[in-house]
Amino acid sequence: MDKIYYSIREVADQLKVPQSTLRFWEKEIDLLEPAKSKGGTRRYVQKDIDLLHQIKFLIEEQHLTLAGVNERLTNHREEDEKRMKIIQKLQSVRKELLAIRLELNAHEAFEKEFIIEGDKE
Amino acid sequence: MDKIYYSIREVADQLKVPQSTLRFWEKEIDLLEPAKSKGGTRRYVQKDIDLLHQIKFLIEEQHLTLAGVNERLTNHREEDEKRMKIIQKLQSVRKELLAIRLELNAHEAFEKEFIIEGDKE
DNA sequence: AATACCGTCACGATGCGTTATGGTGG
DNA sequence: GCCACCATAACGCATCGTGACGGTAT
Repeated sequence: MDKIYYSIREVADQLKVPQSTLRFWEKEIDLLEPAKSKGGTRRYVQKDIDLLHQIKFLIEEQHLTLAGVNERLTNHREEDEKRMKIIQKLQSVRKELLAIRLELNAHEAFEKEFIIEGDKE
Repeated sequence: MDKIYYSIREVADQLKVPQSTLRFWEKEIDLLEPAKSKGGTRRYVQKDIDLLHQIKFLIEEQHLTLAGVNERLTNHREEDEKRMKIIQKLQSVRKELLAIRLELNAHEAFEKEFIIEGDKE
């Protein structure tokens, strides 16, 4: 069930593509390089299979060319970093907000010392 | 300079693609349909030209197939709406923040009435 | 010994324009 | 009457796979 290595046949069946296509993609897509046995037989691990699913998705659903897949896979790190920066920025804003709220509460406490219940509820 | 209508020659020159390519894209990409004169001559407006720039970008930079361009253009509205929502959310947060700052200023003014210059500068 | 896999190469289907042609518009 | 444009169709080239082959691994 959760083996470590999968043969090209197993992977091809799972992805529903011919073995020849797997070999072809391997030539075209830089990041795709499954381990091989000493004799040259491919030994796919789960990570390879995940990558293949992603490749198939980019080709079929996103309509990217192979060049596009290649670029996307290698440049995706860049996009991820941008996204991370935005999130970090928002988090730092949130942190500041919390600090401000604290301060606000302090102010209110301060006022309470001086105001003798002026307003209605 | 800022004419209303542009001929296919002008547009082709601006985009640096042959006229035949413009005609071809027009067949393939649903959203691309420039107005035509009574006699059938294309009359591009700026909006068409903008769209063509976008199409060129998607093909050349993003490595999308024409099918991908088509889908992207028609489905982009969805992505745009998501982005809009995020922006609106952030704007509303900003608005609240401004309100809070106002309140904070009010508090400070209040405190000044009661504190007699305690701290150094 | 019998499969399953290997790399390579030839083939073929699409996709993506481009060119050619004969005709119409401005 | 001249040039730019038109639609259509044939063509060409590159991309993207596929299948077949003889040879090697398991």
